[in-house]
Amino acid sequence: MARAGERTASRKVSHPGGAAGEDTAPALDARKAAILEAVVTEYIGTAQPVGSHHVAQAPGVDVSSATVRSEMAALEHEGYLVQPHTSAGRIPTDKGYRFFVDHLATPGVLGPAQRHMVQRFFDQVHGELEETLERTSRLLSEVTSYAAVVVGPSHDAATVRSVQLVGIGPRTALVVVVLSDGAVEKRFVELDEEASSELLAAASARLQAHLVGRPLGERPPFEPTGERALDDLLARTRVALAELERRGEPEQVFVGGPSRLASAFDAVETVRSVLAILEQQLVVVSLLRDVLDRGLSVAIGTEHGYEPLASCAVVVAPVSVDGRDAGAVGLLGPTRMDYPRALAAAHVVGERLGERIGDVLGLGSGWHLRAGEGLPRRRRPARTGENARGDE
Amino acid sequence: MARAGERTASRKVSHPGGAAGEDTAPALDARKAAILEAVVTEYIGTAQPVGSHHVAQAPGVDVSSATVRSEMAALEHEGYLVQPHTSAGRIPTDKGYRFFVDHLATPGVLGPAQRHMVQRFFDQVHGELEETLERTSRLLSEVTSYAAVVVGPSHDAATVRSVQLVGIGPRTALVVVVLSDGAVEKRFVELDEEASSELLAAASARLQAHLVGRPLGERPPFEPTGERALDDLLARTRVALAELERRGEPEQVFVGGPSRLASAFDAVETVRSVLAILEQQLVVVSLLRDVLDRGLSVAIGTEHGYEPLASCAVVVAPVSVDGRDAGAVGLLGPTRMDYPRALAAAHVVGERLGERIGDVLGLGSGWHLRAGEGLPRRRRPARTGENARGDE
DNA sequence: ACTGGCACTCTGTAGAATCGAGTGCCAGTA
DNA sequence: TACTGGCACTCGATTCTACAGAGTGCCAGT
Repeated sequence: MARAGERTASRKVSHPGGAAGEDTAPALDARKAAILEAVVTEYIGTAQPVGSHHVAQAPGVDVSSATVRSEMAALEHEGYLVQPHTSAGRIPTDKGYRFFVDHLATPGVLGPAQRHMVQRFFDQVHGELEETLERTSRLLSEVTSYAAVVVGPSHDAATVRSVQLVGIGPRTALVVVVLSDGAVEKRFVELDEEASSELLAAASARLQAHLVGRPLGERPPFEPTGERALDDLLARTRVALAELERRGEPEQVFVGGPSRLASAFDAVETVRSVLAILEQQLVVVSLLRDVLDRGLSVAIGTEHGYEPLASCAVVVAPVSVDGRDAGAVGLLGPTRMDYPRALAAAHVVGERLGERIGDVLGLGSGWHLRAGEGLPRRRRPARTGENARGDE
Repeated sequence: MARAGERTASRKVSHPGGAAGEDTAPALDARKAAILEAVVTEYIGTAQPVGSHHVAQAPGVDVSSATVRSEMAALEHEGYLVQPHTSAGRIPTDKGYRFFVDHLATPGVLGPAQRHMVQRFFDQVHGELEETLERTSRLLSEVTSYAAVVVGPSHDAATVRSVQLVGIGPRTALVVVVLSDGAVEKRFVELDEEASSELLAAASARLQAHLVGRPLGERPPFEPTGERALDDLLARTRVALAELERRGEPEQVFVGGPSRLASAFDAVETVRSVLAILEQQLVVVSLLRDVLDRGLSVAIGTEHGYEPLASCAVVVAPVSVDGRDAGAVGLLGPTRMDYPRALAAAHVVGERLGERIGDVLGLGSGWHLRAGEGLPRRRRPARTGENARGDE
């Protein structure tokens, strides 16, 4: 708790207007900042090391290449830039990107085409939650051309709305649970002997009476009915529900457009390991969760603790309904990614998705969200462009 | 050699667009076959062009490298091999691979480790169908180190076992349909005004009466009850069900281990396009379906019509329960893939998966499968090794 | 405090030389 | 006739050199 708070605070300090303090993370002077910005934007665009000459021509840098060189040397010394080799241009480090997104990035704007895509998507999408989430992940990936991740609302605090036992095979029934957030869980219950539909109905009624209104985690034992078959069925169902809860992911994840990562890196091995990460849904969820919990909207390189993703950056935006956590959307790309656009896209899609979920589920009523410390809701540091330019 | 000729004939049937004219293709004599086999196996192992010297040392080829060279030249002329460039070894063509799997491949055997993995997996897996399918795709991918695809039973012929309306938000209900094969479909129904739980219950009862026992596609209209609210609710639900059926994929697909494809090709662009294909579940399903329908268990290169997969091979095995189609499992890898192992793995996993599904659903009763021309069930041509060796 | 200029370093490319794997062909042999 | 050993040849891969170009660091000059 304290840790997270301090993290957040220290981050905030580095924002304009924040306390100057003893902050090791340094305010670069305006010129250095302008140079860094030029390097980052150029490198994001071209993926080529950037030389002093290019930078000297960049708008906002009105000095000669020689001066730029000495400033770049200083920036390298301070860890914002690196040279792949002597006599190549320079490349931003993770620290450089970090400074860029925190202080330099102008609030990204989506192109009209993308904006339109998002608009149309949310106008037209309707129907089922899972499908919506899945299609949203595709949308986000298309709009940004990075891999997108959409995490649905966690339903570990949702309560049971309905429980039902449905006979499937002669010795198999299906227990179907509908939760208050619209999620449906199901699991087979295997039986010793054939169960009549009356028995199933009786069991369903009892389950309904016992469980509706409680979270799935609460499963008070049934008192014996005296009827052996019924007691047995109820006991088995209870076990099935327990397993359901035990194994089930508390939230759904959808990954859109992972193939776009293939072209993002040159080393095949990198591609492979990043894709392998994306296959592990649990990891993906906790990755996004971690980043959000730290109050960040961007994690660059090794800032999240997952080594295989060291050459990736993650952009996250929360999804909230009525001010409460209802999941997250994220983007995964190379560290050299277009942060302004990615942030803008994640932000708007996250917001619209929240609205959409709210619409469907009916704001504020009967809609149980994860109990928890409402999101930090850190304001993205956006309007900071004049830091780098202006006064000079 | 008449035997080989007959094999060829049967192959022609299964391979429409193939040989121009009447059977330019080939009974290869025993020695050519042995050489082709040596090239294929060597190339599968090393991914390097194979020279005459290596082949001459292969077991079953008891001639000098010079003779091998002339035979290889002939095989190249006939289209079984190619040279990447003069003075490199040779590589099998798709046609070469095809001959190999049809006539030369000895029945593949899994390693003990893999066999054990499969064994343990099916001993231990239980619970829910979707989860089982998903985990099966992972298993198959791990066992073979290719990307795996598992297609679940199609439930377009399943009948409705239960329909229920559950209130979620003030203006939202969820219609939950349980099908006879254990699948659960759901969709939101949006309401004009708040619906009481009595109303929902009444509607559920009517839905149940009307729809249970019929396939989802059949939705007879409801006769008016006189109660406006109820009629309205039923009408809306009917629309929701229609949309549910319209958009829903008739079967579920799970792709396991797509990241393994990254290392399978050297060209990044190839990786990207293959992954992009795998993201389109509909395409994946119809790919497997096509291959199976043509009575094949392997499709190499362009044999399936999907150009982006021209450098891939697909291995498919049907999943059947009680003799009826219950889906398929498949493997996707480079054309230079280890066909014997892949076939063995797909075969055994498909079979075990079928048994598993059968176990859970209760063989033969209440279990509605896709009505259709029970699978061709073509026997894999396996025990043909002596064709290539033996008599000499 | 900045700038122009210069020497230097390093990559990438192009060309030449070399190596070697592998082929095709041919003459010789069982 | 069917195979083999041998030989000349081809062509990719590797190495080396040379060189151009991009970029830097530094310094002297304004």
